Amino acid sequence: MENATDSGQAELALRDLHDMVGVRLARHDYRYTAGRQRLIEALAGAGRPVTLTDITSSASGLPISSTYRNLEVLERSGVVNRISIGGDRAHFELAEPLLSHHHHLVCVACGIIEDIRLDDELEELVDRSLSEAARQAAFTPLRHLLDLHGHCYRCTG
Amino acid sequence: MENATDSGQAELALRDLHDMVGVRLARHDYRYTAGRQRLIEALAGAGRPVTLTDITSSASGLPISSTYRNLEVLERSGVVNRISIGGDRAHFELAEPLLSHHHHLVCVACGIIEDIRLDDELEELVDRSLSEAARQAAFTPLRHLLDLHGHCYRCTG
DNA sequence: GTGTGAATAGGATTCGTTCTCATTACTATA
DNA sequence: TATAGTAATGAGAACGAATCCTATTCACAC
Repeated sequence: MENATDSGQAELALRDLHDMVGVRLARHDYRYTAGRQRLIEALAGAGRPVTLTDITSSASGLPISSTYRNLEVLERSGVVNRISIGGDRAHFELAEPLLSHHHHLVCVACGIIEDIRLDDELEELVDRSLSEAARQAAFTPLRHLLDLHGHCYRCTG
Repeated sequence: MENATDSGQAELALRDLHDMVGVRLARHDYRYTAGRQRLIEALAGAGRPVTLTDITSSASGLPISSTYRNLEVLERSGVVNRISIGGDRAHFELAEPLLSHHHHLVCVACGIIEDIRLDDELEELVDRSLSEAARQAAFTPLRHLLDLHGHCYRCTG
């Protein structure tokens, strides 16, 4: 049963999300402080990858330096992914186990990023092909990245 | 018949390359100056996507500001692609018609980027799937991006 | 409560990138 | 050829995202 009603977000109840993040942080000897919880809620609430400015300038009121630091902590704990595509600023989103595997539509005009899902067959095919290419280059695969660059409906024309 | 003997580079004789670049620049009312020719040769000689520092600190002796500006001119003329993955610095490479369609292995440790080729069948499959997803999101596709993140043989272990 | 180390937050710093502007090199028209 | 007129150059200043520094605050253990 699909659940694409809510822009791919809110796949987990907020409480479950906090529980999972807490466990992952604890596993790395990090505390799940109030600021980190607010950061997670900002990320979960966005429903798409966001920039640091998106987070700090929103109602969250989170300070810049702490947010950078906490994003790094969350990234090291496998809770957050940093996305370097889409222009000059980095985007951040919840990582794979908390958000189902997906890819991105990147608007080359305004830099906005949206999530898309592809079918599993294609995912496997891509993985196999890339792994083979990696093997030939003595490269140890970590994850693939499959994005579409173009213009969002706002920037078309 | 494959031509992977030379790190995917040198698919064109240098003269042909210069001719093609010259035509593309002229099409946009840009001149193909000596500095731009040296920049193209640096890009072609690298055989993989390079950073601005790679270019300016090499034997080329090209000045920073001119190189940034000329990379922009070349990008606008469809001669150069800017790659935003691979950490904090942007990478640059010759664009599609001058370099055959390919993808990248990105080392998450040292940031180096190498080129790989995938078979055409997969490329088509990926394009079709992404186009369908784009259609649903009212997104106008430009090009897809399919990269593998991992560790290069130098950074493994 | 008291102590210890993690976490915070504001400001300063770093560094890749862009901008400014005076100078130089082309190109086109007399 | 001269002569504008315009593009291109290059050195340094400016900008801004990201990181570093440091004094303060917080959370948990004894």
